[in-house]
Amino acid sequence: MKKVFLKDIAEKLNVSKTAVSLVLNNKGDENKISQETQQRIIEYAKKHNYVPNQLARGLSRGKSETIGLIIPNISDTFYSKIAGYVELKAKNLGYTVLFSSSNEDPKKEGELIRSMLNRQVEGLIIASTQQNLKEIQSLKHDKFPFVLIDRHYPESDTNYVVVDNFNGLKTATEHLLQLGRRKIGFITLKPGLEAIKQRLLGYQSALRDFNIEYKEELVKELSPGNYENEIESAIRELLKFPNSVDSIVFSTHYLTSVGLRELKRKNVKVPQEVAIVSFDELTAFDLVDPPITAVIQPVKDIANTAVDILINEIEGKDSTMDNKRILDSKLEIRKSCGTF
Amino acid sequence: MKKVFLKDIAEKLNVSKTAVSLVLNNKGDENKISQETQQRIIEYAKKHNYVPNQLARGLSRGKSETIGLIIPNISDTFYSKIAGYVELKAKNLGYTVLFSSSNEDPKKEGELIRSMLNRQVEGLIIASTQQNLKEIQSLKHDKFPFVLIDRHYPESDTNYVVVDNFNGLKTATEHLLQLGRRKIGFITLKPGLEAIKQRLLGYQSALRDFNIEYKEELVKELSPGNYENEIESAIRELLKFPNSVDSIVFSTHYLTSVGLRELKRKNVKVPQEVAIVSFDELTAFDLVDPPITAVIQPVKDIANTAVDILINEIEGKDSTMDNKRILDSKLEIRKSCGTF
DNA sequence: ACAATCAACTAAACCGATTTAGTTTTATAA
DNA sequence: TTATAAAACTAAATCGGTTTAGTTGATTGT
Repeated sequence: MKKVFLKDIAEKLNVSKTAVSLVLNNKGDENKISQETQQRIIEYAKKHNYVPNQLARGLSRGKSETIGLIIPNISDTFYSKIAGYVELKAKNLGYTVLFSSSNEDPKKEGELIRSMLNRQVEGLIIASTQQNLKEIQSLKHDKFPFVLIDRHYPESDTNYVVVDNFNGLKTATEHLLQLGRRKIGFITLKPGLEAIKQRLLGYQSALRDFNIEYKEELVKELSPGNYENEIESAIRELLKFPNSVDSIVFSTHYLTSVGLRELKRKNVKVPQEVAIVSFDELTAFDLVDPPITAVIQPVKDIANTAVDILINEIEGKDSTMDNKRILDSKLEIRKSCGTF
Repeated sequence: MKKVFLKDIAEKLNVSKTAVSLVLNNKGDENKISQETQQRIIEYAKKHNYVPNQLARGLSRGKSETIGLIIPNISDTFYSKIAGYVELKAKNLGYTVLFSSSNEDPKKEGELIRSMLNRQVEGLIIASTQQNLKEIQSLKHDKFPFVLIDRHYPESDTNYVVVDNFNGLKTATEHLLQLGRRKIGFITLKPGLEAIKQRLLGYQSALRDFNIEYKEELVKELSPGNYENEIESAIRELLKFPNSVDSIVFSTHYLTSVGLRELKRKNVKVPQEVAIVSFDELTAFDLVDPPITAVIQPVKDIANTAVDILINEIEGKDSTMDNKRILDSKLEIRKSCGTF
């Protein structure tokens, strides 16, 4: 069964390509194609399993019913879940989504943006490396529809959907404080991402509220690409006698994983000697020994909201929609901090 | 900075679109465009940041430098990792990848295949629902390049890259047997997927080798979409006095997760009362209480091999390449089965 | 001295749609 | 009766590239 094209249908039915195109795009009525002709076209198309070539269609309309999703890394659960929900929601609204991972490389991110524009995507959802302000502003300048998720450029006025990182981490830290922990370490990433900065601020703010002095040596900032090698010394230093930390807040799920692994290797009792809390989680965190108390991000909500905002902007429907959203996270208390 | 098109370059430089196109596609030499003209074109293009419209290019060449990846669910770690590696490898070879999730729905899978074909993908990597034999055979018939991964149709002669499910599960079961367990439950999915069938066969084969009678009531087959609700009764029945099982093999990482969760809820001691092994794993399985012994799948290898085979077929280079691969998995022994 | 060859291009068709600006035929209004 | 409008179409341009089949002018061979 070979491919059928518009032309084929037109020739077989002795009508013009125009008629066929109009009818199959539901513009038959408004263009006064007779019911009878419409029927013939639709039937023939269905019978021969006609589907329009999206490249041709996209080219000629300058549209593609496609949106792009650029994330740091599709392998990371957080982003893969986002991707899953974005795909679902977008598909429901009639859009295909084109994914790509930047691998935290700003240059690659730039290339991806351009490559997606070439492919005529109609809008972008970007979890940016946050080092492409220029590119982002040029999108903005061109009035190209896009939404930043997870990470945004606070200095630029754009649409975004992010989690309240500040309060998320503040809540996590407060939880430890309320349980009587006073020497709280913080293992996070080297700053650069606004989200990471906010998390540090949240940590500091919680300490301040409890009148606890902020000590720089309790904060370990690891490199995104090398944290697995750096975790050992970070933990070792936090545990250094006589000022060993009695708890650690981890800034991402993977830092929590490697951190806990390291604590176990060092035979540190969690939560008795050191309590831990994680910002963001992994599927099995409730099964871990001990089950890890974590700040849960509203992944589905982030994805759905982003798609809503984006499509709304593409289709220009509701101009009153709020295009900057800070979503709440939720502290899921398990056992890694002990109990009262 | 507005977009530059081929035409613009041609006009500015007083050459034909043909010349520009040829030069920018590295066909300048073979078409005897003078070095000087080539230089001018390349410089101008670079300076003005020209990038060809992929839709137009794809349309006119009937190609797109794009391959499609159809998986059941991008949110599942296993597939998201596959996706990550496929993307990486494909990009290295000059291809973009278009992902889509079928959500285990054969109808949707069919639509995705067609939708990807419309988008002129040059090849497909499919982790099929395995209920689209017709569609697959029609791809085969049209000599359209594709590779099945993770799940394949044994009745159809196609390219595939799968894991040795039989031996993977057999090894897992043997491990329990070697540790003295004799009443081994198996929690798996309702058959339908070849991979799932193979796992059951592996389980049975291990029992046979140890001269242990296969009992149907020790095998619980849950529904892919409803296992979370079915797990309770499955576990309850396996634990039923006086024939309680002394160990359980789980057929997928998510069954392991819900299963272990349920065992904990029932206060069953793992591994003392019931040892467990998982086929496939989750990032935090080594941190779980107890760390879960799991059959690890060579995710990266699956992805790379699939891309290699596919691109080789698309570009028709090495006709001797082995296009059917069964990769080995590896048993990672942790503590969920106890020790000798 | 003249055909053949070659270097260095280009015009125009084409990919498969969409869409604009008509055209033809019939019905209606003045 | 004639202009006007409406119904039911269609030809051809267009989207932005690629590619085939030439063209032109200079060089070479005999």
